[in-house]
Amino acid sequence: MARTILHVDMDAFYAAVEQRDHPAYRGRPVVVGADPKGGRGRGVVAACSYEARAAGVRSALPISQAWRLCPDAVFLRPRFARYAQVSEAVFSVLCRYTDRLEPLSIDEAFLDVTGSDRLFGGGAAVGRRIKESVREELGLVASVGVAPNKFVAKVASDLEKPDGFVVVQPEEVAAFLAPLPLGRLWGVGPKTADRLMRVGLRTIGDVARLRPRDLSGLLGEGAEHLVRLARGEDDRPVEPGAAAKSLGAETTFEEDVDDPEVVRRALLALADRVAGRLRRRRLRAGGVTLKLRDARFVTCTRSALLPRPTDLGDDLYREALALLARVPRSGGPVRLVGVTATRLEAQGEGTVQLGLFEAPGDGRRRELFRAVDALEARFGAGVVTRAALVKGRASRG
DNA sequence: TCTGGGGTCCTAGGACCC
DNA sequence: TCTGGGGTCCTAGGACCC
Repeated sequence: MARTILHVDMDAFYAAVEQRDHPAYRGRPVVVGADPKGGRGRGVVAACSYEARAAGVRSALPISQAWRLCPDAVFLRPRFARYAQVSEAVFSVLCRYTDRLEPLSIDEAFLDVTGSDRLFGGGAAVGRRIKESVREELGLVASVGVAPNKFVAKVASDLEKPDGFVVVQPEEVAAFLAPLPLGRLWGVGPKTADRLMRVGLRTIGDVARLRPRDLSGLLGEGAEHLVRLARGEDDRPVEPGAAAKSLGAETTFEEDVDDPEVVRRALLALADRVAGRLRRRRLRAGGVTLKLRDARFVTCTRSALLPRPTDLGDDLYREALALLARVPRSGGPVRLVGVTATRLEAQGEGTVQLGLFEAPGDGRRRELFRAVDALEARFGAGVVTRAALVKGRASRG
């Protein structure tokens, strides 16, 4: 039976939330991202309003370039906690129409509304209602695509942004996709698009005409999947998000760092942040990955398994330090460090004989961290800091 | 000219086991 | 001295997405 899938995608989400929360920003170019620091800031644009896009600003553009392109813009640091709140409000609108809802990111979701004809008047009617509710109740604009499957719905929602509303009937799918550029295919980024262009392919229709084996030399196992997408065939179900597989934090220094002590301190802070998020989500990590990027922008990762799963910053930090010793240091100063917890397991899972695997002192350390978590929940992140992270601390910390 | 931070998935090569 | 074919797990890097 034919399905009806909606893809709902908020327009310029972070910037739109800022404009809604601050009437003075409405109608003005708004750029959410790194601090531009008068054009010398490090980092990129996370999101920008359509007024800023008119000046050539795009997400992922270096913030210094955004500054040059649009010096009159309102430059804002992201308020992720706020966006998460508004996101919840958006999702509570979406789940009025179906429980077959799959969040794709903070501001995007798939809905399977197959069989909604009697209750809501069909997929297009649901899409229109969602756009209305989001605008009237939340003061925000969503683009919606309606199609027989996920891929086509996603392409459709993107096609007429902002305030887009595109419905693709099953019999229209092939003609809808054929003229679109290769980059619209899910999973085809700049590199893959280049390779496909080099063998003379330009549009999704060009790929749809091929046999998978014509592409397997170029793309390996992915060829079959890609050709099917190009033909508008996508039977992946809409399902609630899978459990997280990794959870990490990373930071780019304002200036590249030579001092190993500064790198170690950053690692400790990152390990604590990751561990706090693990505890909040009742997860433990079975492995750790350390990431280092040098001044030349060359990135190196090293990973290891932990002796036993943990949600404690000390444990993540200790392993990260051991990994740091394995990083070849030829690239000079450090630009970025990151710590990622991997092999996540839900607490209680695989820990039946917990006591046997706990190290002496783990219980008391966990109590301490729980107390810190509670203080942070009440007074805000950073209210409690390790002595080792306090600037100008005594040298023996 | 400069390139964030959060993720997922795939690939290739090596270790290891049968 | 020469030497198989799977299969699985692990690591590091890279492409891609938002």
